[in-house]
Amino acid sequence: MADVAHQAGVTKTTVSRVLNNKGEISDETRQKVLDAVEQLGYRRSRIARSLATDQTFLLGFIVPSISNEFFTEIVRGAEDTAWEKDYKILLCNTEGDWAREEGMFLFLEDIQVDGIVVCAPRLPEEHLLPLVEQFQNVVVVNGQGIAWRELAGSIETDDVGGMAKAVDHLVAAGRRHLTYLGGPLDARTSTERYHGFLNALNAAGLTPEPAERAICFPTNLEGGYSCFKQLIRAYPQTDGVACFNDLVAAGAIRACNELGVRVPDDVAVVGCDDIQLANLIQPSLTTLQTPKQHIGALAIHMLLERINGQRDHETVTIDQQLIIRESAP
Amino acid sequence: MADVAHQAGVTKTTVSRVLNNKGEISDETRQKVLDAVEQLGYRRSRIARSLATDQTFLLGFIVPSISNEFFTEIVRGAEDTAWEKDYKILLCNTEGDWAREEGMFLFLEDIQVDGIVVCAPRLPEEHLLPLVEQFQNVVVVNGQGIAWRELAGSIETDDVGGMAKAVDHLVAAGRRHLTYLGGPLDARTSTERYHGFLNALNAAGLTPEPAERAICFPTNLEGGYSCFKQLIRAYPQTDGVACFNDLVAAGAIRACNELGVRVPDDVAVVGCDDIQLANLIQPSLTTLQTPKQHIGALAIHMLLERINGQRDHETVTIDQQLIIRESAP
DNA sequence: CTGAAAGCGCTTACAG
DNA sequence: CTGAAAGCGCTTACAG
Repeated sequence: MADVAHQAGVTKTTVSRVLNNKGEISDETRQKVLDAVEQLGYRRSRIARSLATDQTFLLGFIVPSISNEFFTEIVRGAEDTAWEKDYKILLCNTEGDWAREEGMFLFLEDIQVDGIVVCAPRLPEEHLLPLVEQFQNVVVVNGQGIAWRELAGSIETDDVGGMAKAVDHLVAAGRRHLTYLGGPLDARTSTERYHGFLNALNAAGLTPEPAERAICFPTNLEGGYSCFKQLIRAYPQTDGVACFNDLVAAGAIRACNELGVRVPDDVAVVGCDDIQLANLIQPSLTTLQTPKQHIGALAIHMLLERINGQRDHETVTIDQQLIIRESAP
Repeated sequence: MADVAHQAGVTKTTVSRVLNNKGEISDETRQKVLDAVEQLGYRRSRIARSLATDQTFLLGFIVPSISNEFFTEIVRGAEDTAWEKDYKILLCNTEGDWAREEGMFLFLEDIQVDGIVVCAPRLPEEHLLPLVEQFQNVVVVNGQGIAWRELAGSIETDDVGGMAKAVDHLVAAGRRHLTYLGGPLDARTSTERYHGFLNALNAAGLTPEPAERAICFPTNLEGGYSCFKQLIRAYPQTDGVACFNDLVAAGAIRACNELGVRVPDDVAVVGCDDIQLANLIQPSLTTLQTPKQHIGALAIHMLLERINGQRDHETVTIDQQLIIRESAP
């Protein structure tokens, strides 16, 4: 930078000013500086800049799994818009672990990121609150509870509304013995989808079958498979199943295939999220599509707004759309 | 830091020394400093440190796709070992685009990362070379060509050997009319796997069927599907197919299912990589397993060695293992 | 074993 | 419109 200043016959102050487009600069001087920069192939040190301005242009992005297409798609959306604005994303994978989730916040503070978006945190609200308090700029996607809402931006899928669409579709197709296949209630989406299911059933004047809820491991297909295998044996009258996500649904379909239960003739299956797999398995999966990339992009937009001072603590709700395929026509 | 020094009754110099475990420090002083750090909840600024030491403890990790499980698994392995060593990873997604690949290098230079690993670069060697020259510390995974090998670490899968295993397995099962279903030749793995296929066939005294190579879009299942559908119609005698990857293989299986061609009875199908999908589809996929997480971990190890001064330009070859499932017993 | 001081490469009040 | 100087929070020769 000193070299550039010397070459252009000005001071570092001036160089800094033209590079930042700050303050009044004569066109002539500006041009001299720009020429010098060009000639010397000069590039500012981000680090020195960060030290002086207390800004890193780094954003932390916390997800519970990097092997889950649902999240990687959100990340893609986020990355694209972050890069556009000259911010970079530091991707942090917690593997769904509470301790790692908290640890990430501390780490990101250490790195001095300018903001954080945390996706589907497993942390309950009383743990999330102090973390959100500590940071100025946080956006939470599908977070649990409400304690932290005063302090952070929030994006959440309308899982209740989504489930209503799924159930209504099944009921309209004449299904009467519906069940829900879900994960443990450790994430917002889990609880919401389950309650959405119950609500919709109730609205249709039906009761769930069986009355207890079928809980299965939701991050791979095996969970849905083994769980539904048991369930369909115990309750063979079941003719429709709404699932926590597409993996669980794919597992249910596999169980049906294996037991000679026909999908959709005997049992109609609806998934959630619309990951690639939904269209790859046979029969292809009717599912609720979540606009994943859009969520990522929106999260970054909201975060940047906060970073730039407009700290309104809004909550945005995202609708899901029912995509009808073979498993539940 | 000044506060800590004051609290402990020493200078910043001393504080810095105990924090870095550098130089001789009396136990007594060390303890005072540590206590002060504890009491004040002090944490060093990474940025200031970076400015002074010219080290950021950031590593760039470039992949052609973040939606491809093959790469996300490699990233997981890399992240785990990087974090262990107190390095963080900046994940960069190029979407397989040459320009973005080059752009990432420049960006990472801007961020001043301490090192870069680039996975399956699409850039041909003459473009990769100057980039590798510019950086001290680069590890290339499955890179094309050899021009840059003098300057960077290299990890590559033994695709020729892998394909030999696949072909031998098919031949041993009595298959005689084999074909290869692959992607365009823009990546090292593509060319290697294809040549491995031809070699192995040759060694078995067979010729490929058809003689021309079937090229299909390899990053989703559709490519393999539509390509194999045409192929099996034109060459119905085909009784075995080795595929560039599992997605292509899954597409081929779907084509068979649709046409009433039985897998494996009529056609045996072998994939490559062993992603989750391989065990989810029906019939489950016989495939070559690549130790993805191991590759990621190894890449970081090699990179850190270079960062720490041992700059041997080694090439490590990774073996693939044939996993036998239903599609080619 | 410890300290005073310069330096890393920028930005930004404060003057003019 | 431009400059001199202090400061961001560390590290590291150089002295003692």
